[in-house]
Amino acid sequence: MLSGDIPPNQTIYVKNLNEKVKKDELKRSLYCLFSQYGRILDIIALKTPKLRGQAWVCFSEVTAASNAVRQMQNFPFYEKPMRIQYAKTKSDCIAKEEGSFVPREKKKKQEEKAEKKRYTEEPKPSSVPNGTHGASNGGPTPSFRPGSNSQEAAAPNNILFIENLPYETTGRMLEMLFEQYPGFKEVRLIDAKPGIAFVDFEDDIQSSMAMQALQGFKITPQNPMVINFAKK
DNA sequence: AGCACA
Repeated sequence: MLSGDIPPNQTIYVKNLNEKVKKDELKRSLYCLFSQYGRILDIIALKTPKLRGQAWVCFSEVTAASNAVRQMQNFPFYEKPMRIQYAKTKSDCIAKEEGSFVPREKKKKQEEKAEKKRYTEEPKPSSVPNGTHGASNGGPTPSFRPGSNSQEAAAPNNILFIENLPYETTGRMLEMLFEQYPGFKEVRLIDAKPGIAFVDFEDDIQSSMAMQALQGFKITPQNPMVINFAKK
């Protein structure tokens, strides 16, 4: 059985997270790791007994969530394989964006159960007045990956691939930028190919942090650097 | 294992 039959959701539910990691660090790392799939609207992580070891990552697009569920499934994160599913319900931040948010009243456990059966199918908010559905005609939905115009995102790993560097970039310049992030090992310039570089980190979490921090960094005004994981 | 919105 694959992970339950939960319908696609803009928010992913991540579990089996390392409970020793502090909440803010966890959120930052999750942000770094998952922002390669799309824009992240919010990340919820609580350390209460019931909720520790779990997190919700809200994307602006369902397709981003879908890619994240597939590609990051079992990704070793703080020594534990992440287990990822779609969230079961709509996140507040999503509801707020689409204007359907109603603050829940605090409920005593009893009425929680009674309330389960309340709503049947909502008759589908008629967002499109008539006719032309935007992209629902079965064709492949082009998914836009920020910061990359290459075809497939490489799986997260400890090596970053940097593009769009000005020709005059030196190894020392890149070192100064990247060495401020934990886990930095070395910069590798390719003599035969000016404009690109590889940067090695100890592990994929640390490389992710640096990628997130330096994505789009401009060494010259014309050259926002484009950072991706190196292809294996 | 555990589905919330501090």
